[in-house]
Amino acid sequence: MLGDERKAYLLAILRDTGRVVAKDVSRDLQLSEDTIRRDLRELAKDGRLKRVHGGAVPVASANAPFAHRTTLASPEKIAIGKRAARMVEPGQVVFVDGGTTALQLARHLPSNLEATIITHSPNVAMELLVHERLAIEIVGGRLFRHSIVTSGAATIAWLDRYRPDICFLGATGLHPAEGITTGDSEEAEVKRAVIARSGAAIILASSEKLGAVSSFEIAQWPDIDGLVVSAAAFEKARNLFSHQQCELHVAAAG
Amino acid sequence: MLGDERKAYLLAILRDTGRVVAKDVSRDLQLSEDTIRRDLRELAKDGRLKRVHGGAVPVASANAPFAHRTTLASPEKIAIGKRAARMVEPGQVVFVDGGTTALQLARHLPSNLEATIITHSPNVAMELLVHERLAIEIVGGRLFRHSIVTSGAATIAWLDRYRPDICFLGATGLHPAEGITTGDSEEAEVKRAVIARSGAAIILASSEKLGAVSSFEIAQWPDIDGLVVSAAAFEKARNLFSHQQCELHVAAAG
DNA sequence: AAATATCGTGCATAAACGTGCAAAGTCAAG
DNA sequence: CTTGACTTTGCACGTTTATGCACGATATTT
Repeated sequence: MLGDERKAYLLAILRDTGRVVAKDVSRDLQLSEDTIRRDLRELAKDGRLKRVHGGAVPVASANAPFAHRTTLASPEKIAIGKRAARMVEPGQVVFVDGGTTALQLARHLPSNLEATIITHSPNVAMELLVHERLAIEIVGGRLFRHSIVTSGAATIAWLDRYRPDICFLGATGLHPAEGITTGDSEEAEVKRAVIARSGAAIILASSEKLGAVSSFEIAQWPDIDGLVVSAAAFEKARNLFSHQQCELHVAAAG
Repeated sequence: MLGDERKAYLLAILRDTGRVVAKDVSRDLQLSEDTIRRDLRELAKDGRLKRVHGGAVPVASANAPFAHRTTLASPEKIAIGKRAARMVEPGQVVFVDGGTTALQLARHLPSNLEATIITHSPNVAMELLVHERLAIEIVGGRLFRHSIVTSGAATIAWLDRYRPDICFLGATGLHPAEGITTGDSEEAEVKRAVIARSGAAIILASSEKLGAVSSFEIAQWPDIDGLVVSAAAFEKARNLFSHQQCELHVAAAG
């Protein structure tokens, strides 16, 4: 292995895991710790990382991962995710759906929250790993590419093990008369099963879904306890759904 | 061979493998290292590559995504993962463990392979999404932070649904007398259960594990059908395990 | 405060390096 | 075809670089 490759390797580890442990790397690469330490020293001299006892950490620790974390989602979905995250209380057992908005919810949970999160999205599960005190349960089954969640009969059977206090679900259609709908029948069945087993059901509703109808029914309004919408969509949501029982939670303006 | 041809060849190697090792090229082309070094120096002067001790690497930027995919794991683990990926045959049902080496296996499966992959690692599942024709099954349960796999009683119960043709497992200890071991009891139980239900069991063995013993037993040698080791560790593996029934699969030199 | 792990430096060794040079090859003018 | 200028290649040699080890120093943990 060439010297520069080794340094690139060290930086990649640092980027992806947030730290470098000299001993671990020397073992993985089958090189002496001296060599790794020398590399770390040189990289530190170039300001590419910060040398610490035992290895190295990122130099400007806070901002590198932050940039990575916020690129993909729209401001509205981030705002909805943040608002929903505030609704989770310590000690609760919470089901979190897949999808970009639910992912934002996962990202914005308080970092030291003590709770149990159940999800059928490997994506969400990976995101939750940074929260040290969360218990994470993954619902197994066949993984569907399009939405990156497990679905199907096995998933529904597995869901029977859980009785969440609250669930947070995405949906592609929210209509006053037609209720809550989505575009995939398997996913609809899973969401249905989750709602049936949850103490409360909250729908994460980005603005383009309001008033829309998709092909497969998830639930009717009486089954739903809350809706999280962005500040910009609040008026529209109130007009459409004010006569339903379900509570409107408004996200702070983005 | 003309000088320009040789330079084109060097650049091609650099493009395809991300590196040029002067000694290797001189051997392959049956030329003196001096000639190769001269070429590399000239190419470096033209800014076509970056000269380093031992050979050359690409000139800084440009290849960020490629770097991301290959640098995080050590060359040895990549090599083992590649070798193991070749052992998967179309139509098979395959269990893939968590861990960095198994992740490399997932990455190096043929992109159009038609097969079913079962895994308890959300990490591996996410990685497999790029392979369009794979069916992916996630084994649910409590997610363990340290190794990023689901484990525990629920996971083992869930495993009972599957009868894989073959499973690929990591382990932290492989010892002639003590068998296959790992450092966490829950994980050991899961691996045990997987082996019991699989037609064949293959262990992905990076070199530092050979001859080591960890605290929790996964299996004894008769339960194991194959071992994948790197070329560099082949001798050691043969000396330690040659009298076991299990087959040694050697990864191409990295 | 003791024990342990990690660190940095100096040193030895082997590999890789660059330079000068000569042999072999190439090319064009004579 | 010959000659001489020029290029390419490999070798010899002294130099530089990379790496691992030893050892005392320093940091971290118990």
